[in-house]
Amino acid sequence: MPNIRLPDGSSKSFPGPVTVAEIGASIGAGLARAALAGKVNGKLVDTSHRIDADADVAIVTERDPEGLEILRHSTAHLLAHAVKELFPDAQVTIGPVIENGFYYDFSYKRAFTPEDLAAIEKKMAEISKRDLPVARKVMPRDQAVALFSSMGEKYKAEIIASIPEGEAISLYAQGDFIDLCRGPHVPSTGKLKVFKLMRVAGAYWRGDSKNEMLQRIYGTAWARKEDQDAYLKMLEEAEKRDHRRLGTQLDLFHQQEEAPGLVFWHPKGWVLWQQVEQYMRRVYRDNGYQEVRAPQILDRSLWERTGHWQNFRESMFVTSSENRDYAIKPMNCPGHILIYNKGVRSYRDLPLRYGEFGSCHRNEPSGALHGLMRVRGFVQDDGHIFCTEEQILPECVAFTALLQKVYRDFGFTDVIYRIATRPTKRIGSDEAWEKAEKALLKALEMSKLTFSLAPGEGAFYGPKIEYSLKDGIGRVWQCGTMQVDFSMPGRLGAEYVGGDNARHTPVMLHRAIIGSMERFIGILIEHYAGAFPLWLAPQQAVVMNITERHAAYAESVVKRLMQLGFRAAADLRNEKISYKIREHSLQKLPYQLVVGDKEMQADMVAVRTRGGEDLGAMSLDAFTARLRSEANAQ
RNA sequence: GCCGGCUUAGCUCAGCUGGUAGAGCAGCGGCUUUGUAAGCCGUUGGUCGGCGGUUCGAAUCCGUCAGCCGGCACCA
Repeated sequence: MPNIRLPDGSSKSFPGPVTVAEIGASIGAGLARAALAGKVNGKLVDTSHRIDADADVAIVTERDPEGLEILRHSTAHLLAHAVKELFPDAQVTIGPVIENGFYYDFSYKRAFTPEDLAAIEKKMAEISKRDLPVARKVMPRDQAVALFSSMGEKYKAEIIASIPEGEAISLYAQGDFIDLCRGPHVPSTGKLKVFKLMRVAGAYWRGDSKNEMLQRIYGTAWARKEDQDAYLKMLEEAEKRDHRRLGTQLDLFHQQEEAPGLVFWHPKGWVLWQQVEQYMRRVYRDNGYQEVRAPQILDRSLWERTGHWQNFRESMFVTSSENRDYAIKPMNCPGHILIYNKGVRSYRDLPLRYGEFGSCHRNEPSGALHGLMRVRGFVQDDGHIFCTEEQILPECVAFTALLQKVYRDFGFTDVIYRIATRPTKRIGSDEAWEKAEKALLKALEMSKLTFSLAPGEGAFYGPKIEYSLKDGIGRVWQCGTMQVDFSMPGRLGAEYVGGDNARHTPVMLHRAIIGSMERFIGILIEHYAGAFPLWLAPQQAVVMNITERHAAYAESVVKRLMQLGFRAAADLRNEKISYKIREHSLQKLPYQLVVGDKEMQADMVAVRTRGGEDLGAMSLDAFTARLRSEANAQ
């Protein structure tokens, strides 16, 4: 006589064991139809799950977040089912739910083509229409291994074989298709109506580049058609603000074949760059950093001492001259230590903070390059803090606060924190790693932040905090970093004289806020969709004349604006004003000033904002006051 | 680096199964002197990513190299 408590607080008694589906039906026909799964005492189960004792039960529908996940997961199975029907000798592997959809990896003798994708999608719709019941079966592990081996599914058999012996394995069957899965799944394929296959791509078996490459099919799935349409629309919008596309449209930068992974900054892009750089220079200055500049090319022997030659060789560009080998610097830290080493340092000098807009080159794998986001030559807002062990904590706490302020100034409020710990390929003693990892942990705890751990993802010389920001359309970018390094200063002989008059090795903190200038500007472009806030905009205002007789006045307005430090230019072309407005609107200029007879006579400007708002005529003083307050709002 | 796709004028893109290239915008010339998102007419411009091959003939088919795009692996 199970007594079932429902989410609304009511209870229902049943004469005997009852399934989730039956509970749904007892409440109403609509709910029974909508039921995708159940939640029994907080655990997700199939609608066919039988309950024989008192329990809290909720019917999961597409309105629940879990319901959507189940829909997507079942759609991944639907995809695998369709592929097996069309390509019986393809082997299935795994098919998890991801953000906005799912994927499924197959092993097949050739790659799937876009035409295959269309056919598979059609077959999926067909199987959905058949409305096949999805049935859960449980069998002992060894029996499951044998079953999948006999079906020729060697990947699946391998997955099951890695599950501890003696555990029961759940399988799901729909029609002739059977797959290993923890579940739960929708009760029948007919529930899967809104989905779309997005793309095919290669992916390594078990995520290891030493393994064979599988064929991955990505798809998206939703509860309602409108949701999917909205998602596809969002993707289109994201494409429109792609920094590579806007970089061309707004004439900010370009890249070309002769310099893969490198950037040609055009005049407007370079103005944007300088706004960011000068801002960061003030950040250095106002927070106790001294700006320095180290050489680009350093002798091999130095890189051997730092460990780069042994640990970072494949990422370095090397060159040679007169029987000496050199590497173009991939990092700025050694240079800063060499500067530190010139002169005797006292404990009274610590913490000593150096900052550099350090130009680095790394020979990234060709497949990793991606516009400004992943390049081979980049500039870091790179700082190194030489300090004592006791100073690590306060420095990390202060840095985190500083980073938050900088991100806010650029318009990013959402920051994600991760601590990356020791990797297998590393230098330094385990005790040193232990201390360093502890310090980072404590710093974030003191800053009262929630963070996650990334085991094994630290740099080879030390663990790090990774600071990521979320942009305007929800994408996450890692930019900032704070790395504790107990090794490098010792390797390069850095020391300071302590209060005990003895020599000690300082700890070095590697830190960056925006990370790579290139990447950060790419993020800014996409975050603002090219419509930069006034203080960043390459050009802040354009002055347009109505006809030739206003040209001289327009130029005088531009001159006055520029003398006040604003970035303005005149557009005196022989075109209609609406034509000019259109062009500058597409260029996303913050302000467009129109000058004709009325304005000229009154020494005014007619102001139009980027949003298309007509602010009417005003004096230049009134306009520049507006600019000034807006530019300082940052 | 790996898997797949793509590469045609400054930009965005047509060009079916092979018969030596086309549009819009931009540019240039002229007309127009213009009041808040495209005025009119004319016109220049490409050894179709590079190299090789098949063919009477290649932007189109094949091979190869490069770059880019989407993933994977790697990473600021």
